[in-house]
Amino acid sequence: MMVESASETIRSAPSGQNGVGSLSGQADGSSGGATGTTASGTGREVTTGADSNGEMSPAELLHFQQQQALQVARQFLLQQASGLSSPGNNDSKQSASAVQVPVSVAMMSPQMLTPQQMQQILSPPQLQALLQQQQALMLQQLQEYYKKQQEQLHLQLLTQQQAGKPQPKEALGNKQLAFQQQLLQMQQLQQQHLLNLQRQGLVSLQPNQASGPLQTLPQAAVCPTDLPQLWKGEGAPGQPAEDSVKQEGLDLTGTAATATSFAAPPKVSPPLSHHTLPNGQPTVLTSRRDRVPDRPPPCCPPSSSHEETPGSHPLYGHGECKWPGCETLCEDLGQFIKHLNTEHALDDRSTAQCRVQMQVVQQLEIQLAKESERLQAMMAHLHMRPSEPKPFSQPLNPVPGSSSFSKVTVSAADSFPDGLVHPPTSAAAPVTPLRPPGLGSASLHGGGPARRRSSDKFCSPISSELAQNHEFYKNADVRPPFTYASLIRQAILETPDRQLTLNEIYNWFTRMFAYFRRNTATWKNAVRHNLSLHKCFVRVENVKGAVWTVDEREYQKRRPPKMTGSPTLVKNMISGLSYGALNASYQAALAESSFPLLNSPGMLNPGSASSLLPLSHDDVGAPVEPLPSNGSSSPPRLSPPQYSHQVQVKEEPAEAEEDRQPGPPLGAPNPSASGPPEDRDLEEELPGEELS
DNA sequence: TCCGGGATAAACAGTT
DNA sequence: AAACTGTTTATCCCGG
Repeated sequence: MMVESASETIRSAPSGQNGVGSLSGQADGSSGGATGTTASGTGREVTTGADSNGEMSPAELLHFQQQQALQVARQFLLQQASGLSSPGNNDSKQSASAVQVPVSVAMMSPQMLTPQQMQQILSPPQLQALLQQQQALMLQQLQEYYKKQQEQLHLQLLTQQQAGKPQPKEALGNKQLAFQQQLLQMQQLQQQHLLNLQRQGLVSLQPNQASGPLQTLPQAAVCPTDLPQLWKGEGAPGQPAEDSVKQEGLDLTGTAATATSFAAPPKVSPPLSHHTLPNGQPTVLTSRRDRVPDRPPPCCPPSSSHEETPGSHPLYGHGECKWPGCETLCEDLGQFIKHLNTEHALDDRSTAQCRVQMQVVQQLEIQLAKESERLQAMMAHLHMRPSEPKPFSQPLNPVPGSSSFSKVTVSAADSFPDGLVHPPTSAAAPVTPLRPPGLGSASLHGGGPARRRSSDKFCSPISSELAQNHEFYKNADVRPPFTYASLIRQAILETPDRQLTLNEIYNWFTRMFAYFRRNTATWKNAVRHNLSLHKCFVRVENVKGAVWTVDEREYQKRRPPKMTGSPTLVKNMISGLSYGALNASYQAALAESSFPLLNSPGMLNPGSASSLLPLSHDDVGAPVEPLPSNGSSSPPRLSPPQYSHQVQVKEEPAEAEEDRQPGPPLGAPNPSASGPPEDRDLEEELPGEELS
């Protein structure tokens, strides 16, 4: 009956429109999700007016002002965040609405507070609330700004019209044309800004949410990977306005005398940021649609490889011309050269584009320098004081490497991985529109099998993650980033007597995860399959049936520890993992290296300690207390009597679990539900291990 | 490329 | 007989 009530719940929560049904449908396609790794939305503040031409075209000025507005908004958000923070209250459990920002955040300078950091620092509920605020604020700011600009323009136009009433019609027409062009410019800027925000994960791509001037933009048609098209004169049919804007821009460059200075700059700076990977690696304008979606290449600059191959041309690749804005197909190099000489000869337009490209490179270099600097600072910090987990562990964001699995999650993300900014698909649960950092896109999409599981690989603390994001998983139709095995184990360990019937396991799944309230056939089969498959799950016969228990030893044996401390950590860092992964790696590394901080409850604040601790021995692939080598004592299937720290088989197993489960009722599960059992876990289980 | 782990699907047998 | 439970096999995908 739990199932029924659960499904009721899901009905009430209008979960993803498309999420449903994709389940059995091997919705695997969602392989990607690196998106979660929203590019390091930083540096942009500084790079703003850096166009060092000395002179500033109107559009540049506009852009600069925009940047300023953005920065103001950012700072404002930061103030909001710090204002919301309640120092001293580090409870790992917060209601989804109460946003709490660690003190460390408040102490960061605005420039330092990147979205990634926010994601990394905040728990999903926090992020959710904060990002909603951010989104609203950003939009508000931008709208106000654009409104103002438009008003100014209108005013300007009016005064011009009034002043020059006797003006010949033609002149007026020209003015109007100029005005329209300016409007177009503004719209383009708006759009690009939206993209920026979107890319930063601050704004989700929900057309409905844009209001005012923003609504006029076909924003939904654009994704960051399409940005190179901003260069182009031709656009996809689905982007009419953008299309017109672009063509306008190109025409301008071709015709109007002031065109180059007028049209080019705004086209440059914004895309800039879009071509910068989270780790500061520029992908330059050669990045193509098909490459970006999944995850950012770990290290190698994507475009340089074929550019340097002998016999080819830096501007020629994938059979097409890579001149900015030109994707003319050329069968061979010769044809390309021909094309290059004819289409991109030395003329005003080409030189203008070249100048633009120079600026692009300049900006990218600046950005790269900044990111490198930051990376070094981070590494220096981590190396010098590796035992200072505060900035990472304080909010205890599980973040099982969103990006690394996703893809970003994600997610993730992750990221938020993959379209982090996906239009609300299955995560539509209004309560929790954002996915927890650990979720890759793979896990986001309903059917998306959690091919990218985080829990095990990156040793994410399932118990702490669950404790923290309990509400999230309960309400959001999001696939939890854990393996079935770890979930089953968690379910079993959460019960007082560490045993569950199959049906109780089912119920736990449906109770804890909205995702499992549908597609029962699929995951139930998987649960059974996992129970049977993994030796760590022991079936214990009972008078009235059978219950399942966990053989911790076997569970730990499942995956030999891979994380070997800082080298791996550093490697991960270098390879451009997101903060999430870094966080997980960092925690794991700390745990592995037996840092007392993470292993002694006293060293952590109560909130995070209770939830983090279990992990270290629990879900961290590297058992903090390596299970002794007496593996012989755990045969594949232990009969109840010989099972060491065995559970007493309960007398009345298969009853409705609500009866005996001290845990939370379905409606309002006690957040700490997973906490106490884990403590018990440590207290009871470990001695047992030592004894055996 | 291979291999291992995980997810999914499905077939099958035993039990309720 | 149907549903549930448990086991097993096959296949696919992904990451190392």
